[in-house]
Amino acid sequence: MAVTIRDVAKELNLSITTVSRALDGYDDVAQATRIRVRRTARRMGYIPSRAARNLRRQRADIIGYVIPARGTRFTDPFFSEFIAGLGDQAVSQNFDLLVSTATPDTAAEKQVYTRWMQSRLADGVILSRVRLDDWRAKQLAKNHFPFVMHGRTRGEPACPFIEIDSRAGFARLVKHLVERGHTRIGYIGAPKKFTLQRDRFAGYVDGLRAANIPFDEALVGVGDLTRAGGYHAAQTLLALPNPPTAILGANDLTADGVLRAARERGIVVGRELAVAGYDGTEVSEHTQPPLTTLKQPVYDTARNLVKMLIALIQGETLAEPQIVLQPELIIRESTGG
Amino acid sequence: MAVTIRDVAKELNLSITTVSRALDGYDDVAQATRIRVRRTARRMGYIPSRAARNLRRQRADIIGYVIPARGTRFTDPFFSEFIAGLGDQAVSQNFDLLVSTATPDTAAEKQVYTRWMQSRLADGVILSRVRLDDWRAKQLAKNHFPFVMHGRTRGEPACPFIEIDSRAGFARLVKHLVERGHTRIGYIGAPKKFTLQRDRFAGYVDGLRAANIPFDEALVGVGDLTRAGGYHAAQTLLALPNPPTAILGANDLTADGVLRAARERGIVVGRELAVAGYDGTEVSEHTQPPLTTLKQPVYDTARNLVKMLIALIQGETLAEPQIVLQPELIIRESTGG
DNA sequence: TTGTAGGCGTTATCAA
DNA sequence: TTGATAACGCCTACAA
Repeated sequence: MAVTIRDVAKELNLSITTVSRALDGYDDVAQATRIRVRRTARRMGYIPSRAARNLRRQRADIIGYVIPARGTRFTDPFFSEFIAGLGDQAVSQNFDLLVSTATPDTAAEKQVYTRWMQSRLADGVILSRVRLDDWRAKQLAKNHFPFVMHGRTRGEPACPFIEIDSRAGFARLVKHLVERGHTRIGYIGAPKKFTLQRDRFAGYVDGLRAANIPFDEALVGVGDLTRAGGYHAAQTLLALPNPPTAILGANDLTADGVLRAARERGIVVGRELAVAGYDGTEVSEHTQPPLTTLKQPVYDTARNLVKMLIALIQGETLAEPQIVLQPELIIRESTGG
Repeated sequence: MAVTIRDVAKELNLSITTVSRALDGYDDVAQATRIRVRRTARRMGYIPSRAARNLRRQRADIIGYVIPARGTRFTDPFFSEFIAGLGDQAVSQNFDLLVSTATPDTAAEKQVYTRWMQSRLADGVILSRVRLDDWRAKQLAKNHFPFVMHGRTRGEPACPFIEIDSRAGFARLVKHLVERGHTRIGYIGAPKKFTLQRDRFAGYVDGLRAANIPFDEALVGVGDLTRAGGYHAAQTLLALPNPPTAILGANDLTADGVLRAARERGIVVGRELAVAGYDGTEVSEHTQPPLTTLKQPVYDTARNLVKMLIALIQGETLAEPQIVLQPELIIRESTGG
């Protein structure tokens, strides 16, 4: 059995009250006592029991994050960086991070959130890959359960989020390609239900309009934010009688799939075809050729989301509950260097 | 406030004892009562408080995993798959997964494990990237804290683990290259402290010996299991007056770094230089050219580790506490196809 | 078959 | 400045 606060109190001939208060740094404990208590506690290796503390304080000091995975892995390095940020910030505020994986909009996903929320295993959760109509936001808001989102949803306008303005980003990306002389620019997106698809597609259309390029539905493909999705959609676009000379992917993985499709057809990317992605993950650095992309500050955003969430958990009101950041355009060889 | 077992009991005019036992399926509760209780509990949305249950049972039903990260991300997709496996198995056994990131052998790493262990936030942990002399294994064993390892350590011979026999794997990889006519075969490893380095390097040497190829220290480089590490080490090897015609990386990322170094020197991998990795992560599928590699069953291993760990937590004795599996050689274009 | 009561280890209220 | 005591919500011997 681990050493409890009782043991420490007994050892010192003090009450557990005094020990507790001394350790928590209350100022109504004599300086000398505090020091004595602290030293003894450390010597005895006393660490408060989380279970007891949680029960008493009705708080777990735990936040949860469900990774949108499909099957046996989550392929997007975006999540690696995101998780690192969540974990680091949580730890720095004496919280811990609970993680699970679930395929979006499945019973399994619902179960995870429900369990965490109802049993109060977690004090709050972070949502990513937000959907336009996101049952998670509705459900959590209804139960007054603290949460923050990476990206916004349509249904719950008052919820805190950090959004990267990918609409403006994609418009800028199109502008970049137009400046390189492209007029037939394709786009491979994601399923419609995701907010990111609405925004990035809108940005693509904005960009075309700004350059007076007519929108051509044939140049729009649907992916699923994976390499495979990008690959298949690109095969179709590249097989067109009059194929695009540039293709934008909704994220870096999609764009990497485009690269592969191009390679298989013997198309030299950077010269014969321009390709660009979104996210600025390390994938974009290591493709052949390296990808032009819109970089979003994944790690810092994750940290800030946790900061916001913990503030909410502690009952504070956020000074800035809804934050919009601009992605950074990084030009690499895949669009001509 | 959430609905407690008290509320359910009051609603039914029963004691909390009966409600508790009915919900837990004890057989000394009248059939009719059980049904009544269950229905009411569900209707009222009762979910037991984790904090209370944990305190009472002295168990959290949580396992922990620390991702070996450096800086703001963990780059190896190995971990994505590993975490997915851990999470899935944990959930299927009604456990949850706590995750943190820490750079190996730092104060931060020590702190995470200590906190989880001492405060009993977690009931057990999973170790990966095991070191030859691993303070974690020592510490955990000393405190009788349940843990399982992916790979073995030198110090604690009785600890449960699942190991992939990468030594035999690398010997097979060398044999494969020898059969393709290679005699100058290089190896780019990892820091010595990792068990995997001892094994993979030994396998490399085994393979050379089996083929009667003299060991040449000049062909051995040191990486750090990242692309950058592989890249830098490969630059040195490829700049030798008599460079290797084949290079093995200690993992897929290292090998991908080699590919980049080769590309920069205008060397065609698959024809002029053979390259192979280890892990069989998706990285190996998407490099240019695709990588020959030794595939280990990451997802299934993670699941099995969790099974073992939970058995340990429940006080069971493992039928097979130390498991050794063989990796599968996957031949792709990077060694000639 | 059901109920009473004690305790898991804290924190917090109140009194001394 | 310190101490006695009451919860927090659940589980489980033991009694009825």
